[in-house]
Parts: sequence; structure tokens; C-alpha cells
Amino acid sequence: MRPSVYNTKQKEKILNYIKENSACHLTAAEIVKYLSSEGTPVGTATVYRYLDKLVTNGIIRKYTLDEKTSACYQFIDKNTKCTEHFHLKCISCGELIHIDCSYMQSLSEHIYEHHKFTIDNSRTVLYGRCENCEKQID
Amino acid sequence: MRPSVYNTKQKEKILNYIKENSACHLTAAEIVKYLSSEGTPVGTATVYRYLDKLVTNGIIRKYTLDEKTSACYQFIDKNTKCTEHFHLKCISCGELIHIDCSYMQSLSEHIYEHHKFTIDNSRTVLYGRCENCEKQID
DNA sequence: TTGCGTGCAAAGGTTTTGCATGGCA
DNA sequence: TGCCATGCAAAACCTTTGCACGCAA
Repeated sequence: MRPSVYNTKQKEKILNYIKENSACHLTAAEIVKYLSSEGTPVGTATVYRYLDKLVTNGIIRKYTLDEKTSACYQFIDKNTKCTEHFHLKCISCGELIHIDCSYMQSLSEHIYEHHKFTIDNSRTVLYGRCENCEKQID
Repeated sequence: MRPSVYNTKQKEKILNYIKENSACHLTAAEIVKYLSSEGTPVGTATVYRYLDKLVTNGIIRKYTLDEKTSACYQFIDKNTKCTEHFHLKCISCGELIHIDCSYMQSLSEHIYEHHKFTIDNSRTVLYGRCENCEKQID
């Protein structure tokens, strides 16, 4: 990572919170809200600006799932085999499901090899129905 | 499709324009602009409301190519049996690729068995980059 | 001291919503 | 006639930007 010119408390707090939540992803608003509840509020603009830098420098990953929901950010943990995961979204209840599965990894490989197409996991969402909603149809 | 309760000139014009452009995709703003230039302006809200219904009823497909640009809509040509296969959408050139592949079938089965989720092929679009656009990055 | 980082507010753009009116059946 | 559909404007929403001030080095 190209280091920041200046280190500040705001940056430290933002990055720490993302690291603590590396198992899931956070929106900019969630970060703002959390820091505010901690008694150390950070401006929204600052959060966005820093997130943008972190993405550029490859420290975190940005997911843009659809145009209505806000973008999500996740820390890239180099120690774990943190493969990019896929998202499933239920068209009935709207629940977003994250799946981290080697099968999805092989899907990307298959698509690349046989269909000459490079899938962008951060943009792709598989739509369908979750277990509960599927039951309710029957 | 569950038919609209009322048929109106606005709906007819919107759908006709989308059908005429089934080879490409349109934004809501483009539809509004075109109808206005034709001398039959239709309100933006009306366009969005109707597009939403058409998506819900499976008449058109909605794409979100880029988080900054607005959503695109495209007519689903039933002759091509689009409900039976998956779609890849290039986020660079916008090309839509239809793939009919047994691997994708097994993907659906895997997701259903291991993640309790029923994928809806007609709604799901895998985003990424086609061969040509991927080359241009290098 | 230098100039990047921050915070606030305002702007930006797309999409949604409230409400009165219009028009289909 | 009964209601849905429409249109306008305002609101909602996320994100970016301008600008003055603060603070790290």
C-alpha cells in the first residue's frame, strides 16, 4: 500500500472497525453510525474519501450489489484464504445471503475457460428465493 | 404476464420503444427523452413505475452496469428462451451473452442443495468483462 | 511551517413518493 | 362511476465536492 501522507485518528478508527468486521461487509453509513455511537464521530465525507483510498490501494474490497442499496466494503484478510464471495438475493423477502464456497470459485474458472468471460464477483448477485420464501409459495 | 388493469397510451409507447430497441438496453432517462422528442412526453415517474412492473412481470430485464450510471432495461425476447439459460453482461461494452450450459445447471443444483436457495435464471445476470474488453485492459 | 486531512453544508444525480387530476373500463 | 394511471414537484437517498479550518510531520 502506498502509505498515507498523514496518519490520523479518524483513519485509524475507520480501518480498525473494518478489520474487526472482516467476516462481513459494512456500508459507509454503518461505519459513520458506529463511530458516532462510540463517541468519536467521523464525518461522512471523510469516511467516503478514506474508503476510496483503501479500495484503490487494495486494502479493502468494494461491493456494488445494486443501485438501490449502498456500496459495501470489506477488509481483505491476506492470512485467510479469503476468496471473494458471491451473493444471493431473495426476490421475495430481499434478504442478502453471502456465500463463500469453492464451488463458486470453480464457476468463475469455468466461465472464463469455456465462455471467455471474466466474472466480477463484486458486482454479481444471484437472484432467486430463499428457503423460507420458497416454502411459502407451495 | 399479469395484465395491467388499465391500458394507456403511455404504457403502449414505453413498451413499444423498448421492443424496438430489444437489441440494446435503454435507461429510463433515454425513454423519457425519446418520447418527449416524439411529441408525446411521458412523466419520469410514470416511466419508472411502468418499468418496475415490467421487470416484476418478467417482460423486461434490468441491468445495473456501473454504480454511477443509471439502470438499463431491455426487452426479453421469448423466442430466444431466455428463461432457460443464464446471462453474462459485460460491464464495459454492455454486451449480453446468453449461455446454455450444463455447468450452470449443476450450479443451480449445488446452490439449492448446499445453500437452500432456488436460483431464478431469468433474473440472474453475471456481471464481468467479455473477452475483447478484458484484452483492452492489458 | 507546509499542505494534507477533516467536517460541514451544499450540490449532484437517479429514483421514489404524495397528491390532485385525468382517463380507462 | 369507480379506480387506476398520470404528472408534477418534492422528497429520499447515496455519494461527491467546495471551502475554511485543524492538525500531522
